[in-house]
This record gives sequence, structure tokens and C-alpha cells, in this order.
Amino acid sequence: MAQLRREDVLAGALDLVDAEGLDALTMRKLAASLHVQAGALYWHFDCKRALVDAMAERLAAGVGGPVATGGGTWDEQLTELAVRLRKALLAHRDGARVVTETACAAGGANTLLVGRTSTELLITAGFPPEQATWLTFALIHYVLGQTMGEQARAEFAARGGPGTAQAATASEEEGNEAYRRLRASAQSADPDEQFAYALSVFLDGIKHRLP
Amino acid sequence: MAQLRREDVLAGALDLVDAEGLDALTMRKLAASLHVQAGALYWHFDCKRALVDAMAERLAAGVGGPVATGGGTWDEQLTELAVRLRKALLAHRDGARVVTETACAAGGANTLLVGRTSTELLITAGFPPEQATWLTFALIHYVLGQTMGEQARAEFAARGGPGTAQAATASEEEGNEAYRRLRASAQSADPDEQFAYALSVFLDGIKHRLP
DNA sequence: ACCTGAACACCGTTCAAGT
DNA sequence: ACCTGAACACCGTTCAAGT
Repeated sequence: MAQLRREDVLAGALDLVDAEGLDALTMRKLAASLHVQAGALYWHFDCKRALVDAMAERLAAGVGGPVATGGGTWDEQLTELAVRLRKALLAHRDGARVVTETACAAGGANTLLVGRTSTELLITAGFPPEQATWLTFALIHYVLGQTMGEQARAEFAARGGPGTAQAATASEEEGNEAYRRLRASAQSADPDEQFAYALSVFLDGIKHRLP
Repeated sequence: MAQLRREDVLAGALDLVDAEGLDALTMRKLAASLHVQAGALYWHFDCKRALVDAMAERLAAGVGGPVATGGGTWDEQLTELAVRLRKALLAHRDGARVVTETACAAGGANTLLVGRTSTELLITAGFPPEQATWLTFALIHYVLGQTMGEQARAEFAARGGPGTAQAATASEEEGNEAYRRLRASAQSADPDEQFAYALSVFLDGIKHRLP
């Protein structure tokens, strides 16, 4: 076995998360999968957090790149950007959680680039810089939240989590049960369709607000 | 010291999170703060996850309640609902994380009620049930994401996290640095204003999509 | 019914010492 | 430069035994 490169650690971490989920990502398990002792990983990464940050950067690679392939309008390009981000998050198990944990506070070059590209599109469209960044944040947070919820449901289904707190009073529970069914049926629909719909609604709002 | 009630454990957990953040919430620390052994907590809660679920339920209490206080229009009521949710999340440190970890997959009676109320408002407004639930999800995910980002930044500032992955090439870093400044200045503005703006834009989109 | 004491099977991280 | 071995200071969870 050749010497371990930082690159190999990153790839091993992604593989482990894909195979067992983010909660199973452990420095010790990762080390074992790379046939190395746990301490060895700290030569390549300062701490676990730095490793997860690097994973987020890897996931976001390319997403913020140029969008003007077909010379579409700015709102088509913004839609394309959101769809690319979502696709990137879905490419790996728990991908949205990986990016959210890191991007909300710090954010590396690739995750920053996504926000930057969106903001530039909105400024070009005519928004003041401040509003452009606000709408960018809203858009990215929506994509992250929606996709995280989707993946969380997948994890929940895969494992079968513990019960849901406790029961409420009978009357409340009755109405909520009806809503639960409605929600479940709505979610059995194509998640991509759901995402595309809400995204287009938000973009409609942005278009109508254009100064 | 009287006997420990489930209620006391919940209150102690909320206090601990407020004082030290969600990452510091540990069954052992919580037990110590209640002057009890760690194992004792498992009499009141099946596992840590169940405790956090109960915390989320507590945070969401009342948010989904009736909104028609002033007889406003449906979109005013929906705005009020979103504002109430946000306020509830901000009432406790890491509140958005607490609710997100639990609500994305399972969801207790109170968290369900928020979605139910929103969906009913949109159905009353004229949306088909399926679209009403989709827009509800989008709205809630936006509120959760935006607030979580805000609180994550607060945590980051309070502690000073580890560095941001690694440097990119000089040209990339230059443009991103400019964006980073823009973003920072936009975020130094009032978060409530930022939230209200993006929320009204999304609601504009919803109004224009009304069948 | 409610809690203690003590254990089990893990964690992330550090660091001398090896090669 | 890169890794091992072994430790340190923690975790969540379980469970006999006490009261």
C-alpha cells in the first residue's frame, strides 16, 4: 500500500458516508477503512471538522461555475444554478447535511462561489447589491433545507428512528393525522417536481420585485 | 431535592443549551446539572434523540395555533405564521438546529401543526392540496434554513471555529474575497429586515401563482 | 417508581517514538 | 515526512441492585 495522501483520506471519507451515512463517519472507522491508525489522519487534517469542510468543498465543486451556456435569461440561469446545487447535494448521501454544517458559518472557496454567482446574476438583473445577497441567501437556504429534509426522510426510512415524542390530546391528534396523510401523499410525488414548483414560485416573486 | 420529573429534565436541557449550546448538551452534563447520575435520565427519556425531539416540540408550542386574530388576508396570516416560527426558533440558542434535526424526518404534534396551519391557509386561498403542501414545505424550510444560518454564524463568532478548508488559486480567491466583503456587509444589516424582505418576495410569488 | 454504581463499547485528539 | 501505539478525557446506553 502506497503512502496515504490527503486526497485519499477525502475520498475514503466520501465513500464511508455514502456507504453508512454521515453519523457513521468516525475518524477511527475512516482510518480502519484506509488500513491506518486513527492518529495518522491528523497528519492530513487538523480535526474532523476540517475534514468535513473539505468534503463540503468537494461537493460544491463546479456548482458555482459559469451558467451562460445557452445565453438564457438571468432567471433561467438562476434556476439552473439552483438545480445544479441540488443535484450536487443529492450526489452523495447526507450531502445537504455535510454542506449545511460547514457553509452556514464558514464556507470555502467553492461554496462561496455559488453565492457569488447568484448574487452577480441578481445584480446584473437590476437588484441593489444588498437585496441581491439577501435573495441569494434565501435561495440557497431553501435549496439546502429542502434537500436536507428529503435526505433526512431517506435516512429515517432506511433506519427507522425512535418514536415521535409523545401523543397529544385526541382532538389535536385527529386533525394532525389527517394532515400527516396529506403530507405523506404529497411527498410520495416526485421530489424533483416539488422542488421545481416551489423554486419557480420563488423566482416568480423575484421577477415581480425587480426595480 | 424533590423527585425529578420529565418536565424538569426538559427544562434542564433547554437551560443547558441556552447556556452552552447544543453541542454541549450531553446526557452526563445534563445529569450533573440536575444533581443526578446519567443513567437516571433514561427513566424519563428513551434516548437522547427522544429528549431533543421533546425540546423541539416545546419550541414549536403555540406556533401553529390560530392566526386569525385581526381578520387579515390569507397572505398576511401566512406571513404572521412564518414570523412566529422564526421568533420561536430564536427564543433559544441553536433553536433552529434543535427543530431541524427532528422535524425534517419525524415531527411531533406541535411541529406538524405549523405545517398543517400553513397548508390550510393555502388551500383556503385556492391552491390544490398538493401544491399547498409543497409551498408549505418550501416556506418552512426557508425559515428553518435562514434562522439556522443566522444562529450558526452566532455560534461561529462566539467560539471562533477552525479555518476554512484551504486556499484556492489567486484569481478565484480575489473575486470570492470581494463577494465575502459584500456578503459580510449585507449580513451586518438587521437580520429581521433581511428575513422580512425575502419572505415577502416569496409570498409575492405565491400570490401571483394563485389559480 | 425512581435512582445509583459500575460497567460496555465507543468517541476525537494528542504525542512520544519509530521508520 | 508520515505513521504507530498508547494514552487522555470524554461520549450514549444498559442494567443489576438499591430505596
